[in-house]
Amino acid sequence: MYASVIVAISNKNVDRLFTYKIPEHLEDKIQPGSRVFVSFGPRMIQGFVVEVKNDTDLDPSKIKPIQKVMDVYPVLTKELIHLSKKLADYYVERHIKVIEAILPAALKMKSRSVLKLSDDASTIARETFKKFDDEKIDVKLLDMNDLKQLMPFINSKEIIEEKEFSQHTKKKTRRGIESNYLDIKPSSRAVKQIELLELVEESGPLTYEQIEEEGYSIGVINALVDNGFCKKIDILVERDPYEGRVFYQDEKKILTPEQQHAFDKIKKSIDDDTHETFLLHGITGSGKTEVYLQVIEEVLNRGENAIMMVPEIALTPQMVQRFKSRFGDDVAVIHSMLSHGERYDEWRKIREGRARISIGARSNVFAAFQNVGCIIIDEEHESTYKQNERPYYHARLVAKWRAEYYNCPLILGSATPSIESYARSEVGVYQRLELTERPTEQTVPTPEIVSMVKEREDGNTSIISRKLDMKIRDRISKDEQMILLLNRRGYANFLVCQNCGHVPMCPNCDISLTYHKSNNSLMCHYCAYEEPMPTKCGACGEHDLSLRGTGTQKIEEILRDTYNVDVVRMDIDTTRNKGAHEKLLSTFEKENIPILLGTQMIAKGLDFKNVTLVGVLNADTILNLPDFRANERTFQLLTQVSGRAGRGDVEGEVIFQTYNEDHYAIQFAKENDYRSFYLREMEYRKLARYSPYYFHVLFTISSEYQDRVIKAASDIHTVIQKDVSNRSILIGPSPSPIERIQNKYRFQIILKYKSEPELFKVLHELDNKYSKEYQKTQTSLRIDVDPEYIM
DNA sequence: AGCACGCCGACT
DNA sequence: GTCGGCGTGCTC
Repeated sequence: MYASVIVAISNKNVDRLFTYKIPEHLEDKIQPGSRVFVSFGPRMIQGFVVEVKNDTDLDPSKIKPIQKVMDVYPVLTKELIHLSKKLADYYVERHIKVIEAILPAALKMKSRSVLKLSDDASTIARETFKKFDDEKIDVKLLDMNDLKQLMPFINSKEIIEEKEFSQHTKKKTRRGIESNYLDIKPSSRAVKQIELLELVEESGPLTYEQIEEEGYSIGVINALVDNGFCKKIDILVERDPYEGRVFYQDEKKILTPEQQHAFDKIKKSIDDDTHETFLLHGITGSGKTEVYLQVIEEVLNRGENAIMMVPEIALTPQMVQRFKSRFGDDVAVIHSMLSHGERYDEWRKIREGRARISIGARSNVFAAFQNVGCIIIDEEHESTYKQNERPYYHARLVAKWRAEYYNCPLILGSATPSIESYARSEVGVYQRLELTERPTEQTVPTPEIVSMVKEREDGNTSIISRKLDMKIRDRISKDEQMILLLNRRGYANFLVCQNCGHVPMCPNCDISLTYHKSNNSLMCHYCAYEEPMPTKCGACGEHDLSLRGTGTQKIEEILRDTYNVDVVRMDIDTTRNKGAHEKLLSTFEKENIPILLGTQMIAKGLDFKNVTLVGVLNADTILNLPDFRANERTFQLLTQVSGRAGRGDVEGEVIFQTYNEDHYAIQFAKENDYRSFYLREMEYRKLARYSPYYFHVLFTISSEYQDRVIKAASDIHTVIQKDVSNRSILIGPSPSPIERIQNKYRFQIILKYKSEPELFKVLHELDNKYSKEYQKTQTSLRIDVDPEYIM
């Protein structure tokens, strides 16, 4: 028997199958999906079996045997192997890179070099070696002097270097005890010991923590062990990221007629075992989650598993809580803030069938279930579903492929669907289900637009309009809460010299520096560059520096000073630490802080009953970005954030401050009219020949040397031009909107096409060529298929 | 990715 | 003549 193996080396040259002999003693252990250990050239590496076959046409003398199998169960299912190949082809990626994205990082192998004595080492070699260690020396602990001493023996092969491999993450254990199941009992006077012994015999091994929780001291444990009734053992424990939190029982709710209709349609697809994609278009607060929950219950009843996708799990603790309280321990939670170990534990729960639902962000789309019964993507329009580093996959497409494979429904839910998904529901590729009303009595607030142009004309230069100011004061006096959104972090956007107009720029990127008050420094938001706040202009030397543009830090200060109230600020700078989101949100809710101020991360999913006012301080920040989805993102953001108001008994109010009051994205957001926005946006997309009328590929060429970038970009343009039909459109090469980031010049080419059957072959050839080119000229090519951002 | 192989310039 | 630069090719 032979195995086709993908080796764990991310390089274009080895991105293919290698054939290994399966030794007889491993035949029943090696299956497609097994993680194995093989000799490759001069070293030992990890690999993944993708196929097991009876024969090969390779020269038998070239074939080496598989050394080891790493796991009892294969880590990949047949479906995931197939999926990984398909993804590698589509996104122009190396097969191993996709496999590594599918598996938890803990399964990657970490190796270290150690030195050992060879059997025929001389006495002097042995003596030198023993100065460091008796058995083996870790190379990374040696300094140059140590190496100098050992080098002669390494050269004479008396001391040999070996690679040692260890799994990235150890299974986590806790100290605990297990009963020895003796026939005799502790003395009748030792009441506590008898009780605890009974407990341990009844429930199996217990950890010290568990025992202490039950009210027995360490003394009792030690007594049982000392008297021989129990023995100390290490107990495997799962790392529970939600440890110590209480979940309230969540009751199943009665569906509204609209929800019931949506549920019935989806149930039919489940019952018929057919794949269908549903677009669940429901206004904010229309109860999409309840539909998801009941669909999942249906799937579980059939003995199948459910994958629940959310945009950013740290932002949706309320959703996780609802799932945990409805389904309890059947839920595995996967997201980027987990440690490698925690993530590995959740992955094992899924792979070994101990979890039946997995809820998580983007990478959760790879949940290793054997029988997927439905995949749900909440807020399907969110751009976080597209990974913006390699591999550049979009979770929605991956979900579609997996749902097709399992003949199960894919449910895309959103109040503001992506233009692409809505367009597919218009032509019947997706089945659209509408939820137009809220199950509670709450009405959807109608936003008001305040023109900041007019505000300036009337002499108000503040970032807060007179109307918003009035409403803020009103809420504070009534002890109600509000959410204010400003999509710009930092203190001031940039610094300008009033004398000569000089603006301090990042030395590594073509972008102005942002002032951060907390550390009184200028920072670049594109690289880690930071410099102290200057006291005079770097160009003319005058002391006439002025801060322009307002970020969340400054607003926070203004709000505190003007209204004399507490403010909770939420942006990347305040939420960098684990658990910070939840902490800030619960402070806001429990301490009834009047104002929650934040960037776009506060627009999604929050549900606070006492919030009666939502203010968008500048609705134009995204609108002005040079990206064809800027209108769509503005509309989505405004609609989403409006939905945060009026979730309780009191009706909510929403204010949009803008310099573009006539823009259709803002107008339709105000009117809460998704469909009109969609139709208007489609006209623009058609005219400008953008998605969904065309597919896109974004090529970004970057290098430290400007001339090399220009040369490479023009070469790439020529190659693509030659290979695509004349129905496709090539834009560029042109400098990227931010031409230089981290000292690298960037040029881009955008390909728009409708149908190019040969395209992917060309893309792989280009990728191939430029991965070699990179070694020669430090010029790299990034190919982003279906880009989410064209900037 | 790493490593051997091999082909040209600067030395003992 | 030989040491060593790094371009090229190969790994089942």
